[in-house]
Formats: sequence, structure tokens, C-alpha cells
Amino acid sequence: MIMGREEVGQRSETVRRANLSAIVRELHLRGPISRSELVAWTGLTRSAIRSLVGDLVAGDLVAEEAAVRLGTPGRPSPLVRLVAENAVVLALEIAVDSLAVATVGLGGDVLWQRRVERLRGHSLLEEIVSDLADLAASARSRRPADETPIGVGVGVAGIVSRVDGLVAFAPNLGWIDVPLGDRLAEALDLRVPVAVANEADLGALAEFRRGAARGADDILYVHGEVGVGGGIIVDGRPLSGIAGFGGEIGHMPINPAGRACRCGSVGCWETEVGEGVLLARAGYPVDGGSAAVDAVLADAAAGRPQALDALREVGRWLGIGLAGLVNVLNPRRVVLGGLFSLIHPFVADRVEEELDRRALAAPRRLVSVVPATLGVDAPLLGAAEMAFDPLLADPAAWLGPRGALVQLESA
Amino acid sequence: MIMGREEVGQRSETVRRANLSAIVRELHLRGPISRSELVAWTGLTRSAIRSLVGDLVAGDLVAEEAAVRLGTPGRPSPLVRLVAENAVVLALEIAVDSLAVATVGLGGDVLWQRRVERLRGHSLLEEIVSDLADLAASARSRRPADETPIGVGVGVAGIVSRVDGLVAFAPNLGWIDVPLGDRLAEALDLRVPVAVANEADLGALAEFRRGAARGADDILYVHGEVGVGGGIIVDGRPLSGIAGFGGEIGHMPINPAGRACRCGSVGCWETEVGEGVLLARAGYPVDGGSAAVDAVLADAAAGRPQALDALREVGRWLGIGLAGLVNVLNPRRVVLGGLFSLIHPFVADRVEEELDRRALAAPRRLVSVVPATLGVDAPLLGAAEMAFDPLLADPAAWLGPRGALVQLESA
DNA sequence: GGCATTTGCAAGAGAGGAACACAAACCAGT
DNA sequence: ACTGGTTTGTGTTCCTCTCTTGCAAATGCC
Repeated sequence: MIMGREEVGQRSETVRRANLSAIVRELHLRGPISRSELVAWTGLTRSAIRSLVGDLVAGDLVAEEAAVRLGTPGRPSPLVRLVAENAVVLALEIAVDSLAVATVGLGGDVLWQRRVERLRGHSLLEEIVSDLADLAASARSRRPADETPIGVGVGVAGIVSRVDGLVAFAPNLGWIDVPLGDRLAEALDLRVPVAVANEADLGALAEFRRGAARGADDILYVHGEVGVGGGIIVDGRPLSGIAGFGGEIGHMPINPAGRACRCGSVGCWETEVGEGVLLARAGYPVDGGSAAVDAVLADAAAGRPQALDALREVGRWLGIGLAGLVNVLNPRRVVLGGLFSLIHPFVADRVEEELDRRALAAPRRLVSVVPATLGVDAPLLGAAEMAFDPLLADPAAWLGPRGALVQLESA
Repeated sequence: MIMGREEVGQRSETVRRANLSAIVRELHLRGPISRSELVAWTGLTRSAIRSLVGDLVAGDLVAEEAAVRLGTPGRPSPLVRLVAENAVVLALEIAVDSLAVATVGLGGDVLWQRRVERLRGHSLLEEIVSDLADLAASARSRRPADETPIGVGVGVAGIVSRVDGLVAFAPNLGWIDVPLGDRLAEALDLRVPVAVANEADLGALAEFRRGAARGADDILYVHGEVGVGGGIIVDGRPLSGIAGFGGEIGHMPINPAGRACRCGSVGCWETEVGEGVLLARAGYPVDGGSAAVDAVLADAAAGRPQALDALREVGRWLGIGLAGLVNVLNPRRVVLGGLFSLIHPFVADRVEEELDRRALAAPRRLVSVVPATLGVDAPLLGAAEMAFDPLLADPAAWLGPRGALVQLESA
């Protein structure tokens, strides 16, 4: 007998929960909106909106502002606005060569942010956790003392189990099955949920909600760094796979007769488009890091052939891999992030060319390839978005029994 | 300004709709269930279930049977059962070398079914439509005269736009942008919606709901025929992509230095694992069709080295491609259908081997590769499932204002 | 007959819909 | 600049729909 998920039944409360969620999510994603726009957008009646917004105001999650005059006849509708300061999250990121922290308010305002350099190479969990805890402390010290985050989101360059927050494999850090989520929760001691996810998945989330992929429901975000990560959004929902390991597009075999990959396989996509192979082709040391990448870009801008050729070759392989993914996923938009957003001007032509050659005509016609707009901070902003998700899914849980703001203990 | 989907607001009716849908879906997927099991599974109260089931009974979609005695104390709970005959769909399939039709009742009972041979090669739309209309007529003649299907599902070996039912590309039929859905709707003249989809997507749906992938929410179905199609299910929902073109895994570039593919690209996966290359490697004519495939299998069973080597090579490439897809999708189960279910016994070892070598350890551990259990009929059954979807999503639309069975005009 | 379990029924509570009176702003005409 | 008509949003009241709660009755096993 197959076990069924329990509790599929809906009840009356579900409706209110869903409607509150729709309103808060709308405000979070689009910014302040008039009440009447909310009425039009949700299809609910004025009475219903009034009651729902009233609850949110009573819970201090939302404030109403004087109406704006917009030249149309009729009484102006008050503007409904989220109060960013009353629900903030802490976003953390462990990138290949930096650590970052941000305090982000509901609605997406970055209230404070900091990024520090990190030496490339393997690190002990405890070092990283301690560094992140320091960053988190400095973030909190810049904000009002009574401001407690409602959640913590962490992005890490590695594959992460969504089930338990275990970092299953992070070659840049030298981690295998490392309990980052648990340790961080202890070290931060905030009594709020700590969600950990892959950097590229979070980049996809951020670009989807606030960046280059806004408005598209099926997207592929390709994050180039030392390796290549991917974040896939299908029908507005992140494709996480059964355990959150999904999106590891860097390890699709694309040239089985090619180079060995650090994952143990041969001919993975990242062996043809990763930072290392770009540097090698351009005549720089493979481990030159971002300084060497900058040099390659400068060379290319100056028209030096070796750099241009190296970029073209990366562009070609980028296009080949994207063609396969476009055929598999039929996305609306492909967003190139990290390293790939930097090299985009130099590789766009080759990418389009390979897509024309190798992707099926029907999906090819519908897709556009664009550089990321959120830059290096995309994964950090995605971590914040992830931390907001429980609130967006059920704002009622943050409101007391009809109005009083309630501090939840944990997830 | 980004356009918002309208009508996101929920109302009381939404709840009932969702609950009716949950009950009908549950009965459809798992068969007869007692009322008390429904209570346990949905989390609703007895009264609510009583009322919901009552409506379904009044609408003749469901019947209640005398309680079954199962040795437990307490008053036996009546068994709730779908009435298959009161909601049937017509399923059609255009495969590479056959056409098929089935009348399927709610709950998944195949009430009548027929498959006829088709000559391989290009066909005119009108020929196919006329043949299918004949099959449909014979299907209807075997059933009670007053039985009108509530929907028609059509599977076709080609990529299909879910937006308009246009067959964008079907190399086996020689079709480009052919309006199969519209023409078929005219020819059948049933005044019910005709849904068209890709064969592999439907195979995935069938194996997911009633076959080898039952119980798993993230699956990949790989359908081998002349070409290679794929159906992907993410978190219980088919991955269709922005226009329904998703899942074309046969055209992932996997060996860019390899053979030309009929799609115009080079080194697509299907050039290494399709029927043609298997036959060629085994020393049979590439266009030998299923007879030649049978011969290769017989050779292999008899231990002939050339056939075994050919199968092993196909198995190796199958494993290479699957490794990439496992990394990208992190599925719970990979189901091998069509040609691949036939050769599964001969290739399983090589597939597992390549997965071990090339897939990342974390997702690799969680995935199992199994042959399809529904055989050649998987896409046909999937077409039926697709045709049931509107009913499953909103059974209330098939019930009148509180009970009377209503015949809807169209979608 | 006792007990556990399930059903049936009536009353109740939560949530949104519909209709109405009222208020605020715009527009046109004087 | 003022006035009146028009448009649109607000707030209130009552209604409907749907699920829940609580109690009583029915059933079947031990």
C-alpha cells in the first residue's frame, strides 16, 4: 500500500491563509499597491480585501499610506505597503572566494550588506561557521537592537540536501556530508529556522523574483564560477529534485572523450566552460582566480587574439550545453550569472549560433539568453528570498489570533 | 508593469472544489476506499466527507457499496467506488509503427482497446486523422450507444505545443507545425476537448500514475523508439516547459564529435542510443524496424557476441546520458520504456556502471533505474490519464448545481 | 452485553459575497 | 471660483457556503 501524504483536505481557514499569502506575496514581489489594485488582481471583493489588509495592518506587517493622486476621477485608493523593518531575514553566503551577509527586509529592501574576501581552498566547517557568525553579529549590530530576524537563509557553493541541510558535496570547500545548517543554527543561536541551499539555486530564485528572469515562469539560471552550477525554475517553482540535489548541470557529460572532472567523471560540461579551462586556453594559470579572469577580460577588450579565441571556445561549449538544456527544459529565459555574466558580451554570438544549430526549432524560438542583472549578489539575495518563503506561504502564522504580532519559536 | 494572473483569490467554493478533487483523484489513483480511509487521508471530518461523497453519489460519479468486513471492531465503513462507465475518455495514439485507440473509464479501467499496424514513414495529416476517426468509431460502437466520452487524449511521436495542440515537429511522420488537435476535434465531432501531447510525456504520466514510477514524485521516463523521447515529472507535476516542448532528452548533445542527427544537430543522445545505431552496431539494416530489433534480442539471448557488444555499447551511452540527467533532475526513479524496456536486461549492468562513474554520489545513491511495467501501451494509457485531468481537477464542474449530472459543452 | 468504531444529524463558527449608504475626488458648466 | 453631476472607494450589514463540533444512534466483534 502506498502511503499518501496526509492532510490534503482544505478547510475554511485555508482560504484565508491562501488569500493573505497572495496579498503579502504580491506586495513582496511588486512593491506598494493600492487597495483597489489588490481587489482587481485577486478577484476578491472590497470587503474581503479590507478585512485581510486590516489584519495585516493590525499585525504590523503592512502599513497604509495616504492615497496617491493619479489624475483619474474617483476617490483615490490608499497605498498598501509592507513594513520592511518589521520582518527581516538574515542572508548568508559562502562563495568560492568570499563570504557575505545581508539583512533584508520584507519587500526585498537590503537594509545592510557586507562581503569579505575569502582565500580559495579547503576550509574547516568550524572556521566558516565562526566567520559567518561574526558577520551575522556585525550585521545585527548595525540594526535596531530589538530587531530579530524571522529566518536565516544560507547559500553555499556545493550541493545541499533540502531534507536536512547537509552539504553533501562542496569541492571548493573540501566538504562531504557536512552539517552546515545544524552547526550554523547553534552558532547563531537565533531560535529561527536556518535554511541552506545551493548557490546557483538561490541565484535562480533571485533572478526569477527580482532580476533578469522576472515575469518568466520557466527559467534556467547558469552560474559560472570555478565550477558550473544551475538553478532551474519550472512553472514558477524551483526544481529541487527528490532531495534538493537538482540543477547540477555542470556535471552533464558533454564530451565523454574529454578532460577529467574533479567530480570523478570525464567530460562534464564544466570541464569545457569552467573558469579553469577558460584561463588555460587564454594562457593564464588555471588557478589564477578572479584576478586572472579580469586579465582575460581586459585582454579580450583590448582585442588580443588568444583571449578572444579562448572566450569563443568557451562560448561554443556554453552554447552546446545550453542547447541540450533548452531541449530538455523548454525554458522561457536562460540567465547567465557569475563568470558567465562577465563574459556574456564576448560569447553571446557563439552561444546563439550553437543554439540555432543544436536546439530544436520549436523551443529555440521561444527562449532568450540574457546576462544576470543582480551581479555577484544574486545568490545572497536568493538566500534572503528563501528565508522569506515560510512567511510568504503563511503570513497568518506571523499574526496572532486576529491581529497581535506573535514571535514564533521555530519552524 | 508586469501583468499579473488574475483571480488568484480563493473563496469558499474553492475549498469544496479542491476537496472534491482530492477525493476523486484519490479514488482514481488508488481504487475503492472506505469512507473512513478518506477521512483519515484528507484530514477532513466525517461530516465533510459525508457531504462531499454524497454530492458525488448524487452526480453518479461514485457509488457506495456495502461495507466490507475486515476483522476490525466497529461499524464497517461503506466502500466508495468510482463508476467507471459514467465517465469515460477516448485515448488515441500515433506511434511510429502503430495506431491505437482505447476507451478508458474513470478509475483507469480499460474498457476496450485496439492497436493496428502502421507502415513506417511519412504520412499525411488527413490519412492519420481519418484512420484515427475510424478507430474511434469502432471503439464507440463496442460500447453503449449513449456513452459519450468526456474528453479525448492523443499521444503522438513528436513534439507538441500544449498551447494550441500543434504538432511542431514529428520526424517519423514528416510533420512540421501540423494542427492535429484541431483537425481531430473536427473529425471526431464529439464536442469535447481534444488534448494532444508527446508520446514520451504521456508514457511518463502513465508509469507515474499506474506503472513502475508509482509512489515516486520525481521521475524520468525515457522512451526508446526510432528516436529517444523523455517525460519528466517534477514534484508530481509533468515538466512541460513554457510551451509543452520540454523533455526532449533525445537531443541533448552528448558526443559533439559524433554522428549527424536527423534533427539537424550533431552528436545528440539518440544518435548513440536510438534504434538505428543499435541495429547498425549489431549488423542489421538501420531501417530494419521492430523485426530487426527482435532479431538482435534473439541473437543476444543466444549469446552472439556482436549483438551483445552492440547492446553493451548502447547501454554504456544510455548510462552516460542518464548520469547527466540524474545530476540535473535528481529523480527518485528512472523508468526505461519502449525499446529500452526490451533491452533492459542486457544493458542494466552497463547503465549502473556509468551512473556510478559519472553521476554525483548524492543523487546517484537515491535513484533507481527500472524497466517500464506498462509496456507498449504506456503512452496510450497516459493519453487517457491526460484526458481525465480536467475532471480530476474540478469534479464539481461535472456535477450540476448540487447533484444533477451535467453534460458540458466543451472546454 | 460491553466496547470500540463509525455514521448521522443539528447547531455553530469562519470566511467571503452582495447590496447599500456615504464620502471623496474629478469634470464640466456657469 | 463655485456648484452639481459622475465616478469610485469605504465601511457596514446581512447572507450564503462550507467545514467543524458535539451528541446520539447504529453496527459488529469479543
